[in-house]
Amino acid sequence: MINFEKSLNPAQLEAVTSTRGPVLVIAGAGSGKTRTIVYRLAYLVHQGELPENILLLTFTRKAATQMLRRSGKLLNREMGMVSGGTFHGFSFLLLKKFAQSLGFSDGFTVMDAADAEEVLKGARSELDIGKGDKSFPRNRTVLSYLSKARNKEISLQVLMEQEAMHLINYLEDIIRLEREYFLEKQRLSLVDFDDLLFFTERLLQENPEVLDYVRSVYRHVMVDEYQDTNLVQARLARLIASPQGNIMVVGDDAQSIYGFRGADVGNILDFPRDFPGARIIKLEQNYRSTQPLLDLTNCILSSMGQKFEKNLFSSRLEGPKPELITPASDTSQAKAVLERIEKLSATYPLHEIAVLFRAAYHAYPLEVELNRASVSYQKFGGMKFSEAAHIKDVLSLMRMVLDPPDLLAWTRGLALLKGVGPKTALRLYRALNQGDASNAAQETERFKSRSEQFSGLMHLLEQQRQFQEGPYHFLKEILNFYRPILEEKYMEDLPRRLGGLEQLEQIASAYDQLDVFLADMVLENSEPTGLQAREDTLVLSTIHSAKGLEWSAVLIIDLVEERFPSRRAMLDPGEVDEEHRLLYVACTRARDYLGLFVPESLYHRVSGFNQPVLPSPFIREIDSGLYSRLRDDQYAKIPAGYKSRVSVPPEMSRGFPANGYCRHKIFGRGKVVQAMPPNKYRVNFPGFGLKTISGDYLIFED
DNA sequence: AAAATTGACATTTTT
DNA sequence: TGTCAATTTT
Repeated sequence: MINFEKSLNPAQLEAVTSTRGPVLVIAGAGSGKTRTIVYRLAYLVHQGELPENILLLTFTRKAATQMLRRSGKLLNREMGMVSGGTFHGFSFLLLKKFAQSLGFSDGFTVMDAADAEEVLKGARSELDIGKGDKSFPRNRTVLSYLSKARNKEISLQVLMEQEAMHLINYLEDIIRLEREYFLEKQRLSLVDFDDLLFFTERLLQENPEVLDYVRSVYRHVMVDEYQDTNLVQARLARLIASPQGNIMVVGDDAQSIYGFRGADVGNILDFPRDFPGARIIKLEQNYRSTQPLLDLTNCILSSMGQKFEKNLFSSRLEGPKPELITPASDTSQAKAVLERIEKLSATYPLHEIAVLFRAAYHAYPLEVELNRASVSYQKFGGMKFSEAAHIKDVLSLMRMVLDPPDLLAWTRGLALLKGVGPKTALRLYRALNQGDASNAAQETERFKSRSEQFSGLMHLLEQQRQFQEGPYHFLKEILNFYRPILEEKYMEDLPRRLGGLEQLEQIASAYDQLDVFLADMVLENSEPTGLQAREDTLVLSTIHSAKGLEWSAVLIIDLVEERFPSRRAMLDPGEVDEEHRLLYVACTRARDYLGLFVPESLYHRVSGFNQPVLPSPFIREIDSGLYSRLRDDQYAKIPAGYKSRVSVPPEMSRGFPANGYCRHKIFGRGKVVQAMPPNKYRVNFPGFGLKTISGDYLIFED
């Protein structure tokens, strides 16, 4: 028997035991949110509720499985029966079950971003829009506007006035495109991510019997990360739970970081209004971070306007202050990070250390350095595993056996064959899946005799249809077929891609139903890591992907202007606020150690040189008493008395005059003794004497 | 019609 | 840097 009173603090206990009616839990970072949800699940089960009658909507699959695992441990038995997942995943299952009610008599296929682009491309050539016009926005850009307008539930016109004034002339065209995209989806029984949510809402609104069914099954609803839901998701929650229903939502308005895809902090602020009589519970005690770290995150918090007052306090008083480290360039930053990690790894296992960044590509220089030092790491965020071209190829080949016939999969799969392009692929698809049987047989035979590859593939598919092997074995067969194609198509980085396919095999081996495997690959962000992160593996992650996770040591890199906040966000004060919250989320991931890295210059591809950058405004406004500047010997060698200092990081020496003597030697810091207009300087480098250097190679320090 | 080549361009974040 | 779209070659 679990002792709830002993295991929880009073606020947590109240959240756990308030099982009747609506409850809003405002959970500050590190306040035991997951623990509360897990104990509440256990509590409900103890009260006699059946796990399958509890619906747990979380933001990511990762979070869901983590919770189920923890509650399984707590209850000493399987909690696998708890229903749950992402809003999208839940919607998919519901739609699949009631597809006929929505007019999909033969089922439907869920598109990922690449599929949607393909459909839009078709619509565009159909309507002959933007042809040869170089300033017409890209397909993916157009799609992002369509999606954003839908998620924010504003018209395209309003959205474009807000975010893309320079493209407003194309408004008419884009509206026509949207219409055609919509029709094409309908014709092909395709459903995009946004459709999943809106169709589900329609399903529940228009079919009282379905709504009754859903409400009778899910007697308790819990929603995690409520601050990141958008309008339609909030309405779905309301529909499923009903206004007087047993619903608990958990969130933190200070951690809302998904505004860009329509998340609305208003949902959490309006919860008391949407669910009259809702009980509001605040979790303010922080169990994660030491007080010095909390002082810094509270400082970040205090400079943001927050709606629900929070006062986080820690029970962990001891610990070092956060560190601020300022390497000369992004490459030196990578080295400095590596150094820190090596020191930290004496205290913590590698998987308890994480490096976080604003955008996935910010980690490139670090990845180079880690590979060089052969430190193993896992990277989260950025391009999704299942969106890599070779993975999509293989998945398309597998999708070719499914019903209803998946046009996008067929055209992609067939176009892999020699001598087959878009046109032929389409013709074959029509012959095989739409024409009458004799015509299909004829066409197939004709093509088989011409293309050995084609007959090989057809044989594979036929076999699969007959014997219905599991995903793993089918994948093996498909890979035998695909490997030669891969070798020709992607000669350059074959090893990496082969590695990816191996990971795919691993994922597939965990499934026994082909259609479930394929749907999951599109819908759930199935990571190649499997269920558990490997031991002794460093974590690299975008801050967005780090949401809800925690590590003993967290290092945040590239805290400079233009990158954090990102340049695009600077246009809109609302977006700057969101970036601010993003930094808050990043810093609150740390338990013991927090390292803030502010490089003084970044490599600039266009010019080929490093360009000086300023620290992020978010860093500048932190009270400097709250962190310690790392006194790193490598950067503290400047003799006293040097006033006008410059530094030349080693990686800049590349551009130095090739006459030998300073190519690899002059770097570090020196004093400018004479300026030689327009752009040369006489610099005295300790130990090397006077050199004349072009201003392009220098970073001025004061 | 497919395959290869060139040229332009933009670079957040996720389901 | 790599990706996408338009253009030329096969």
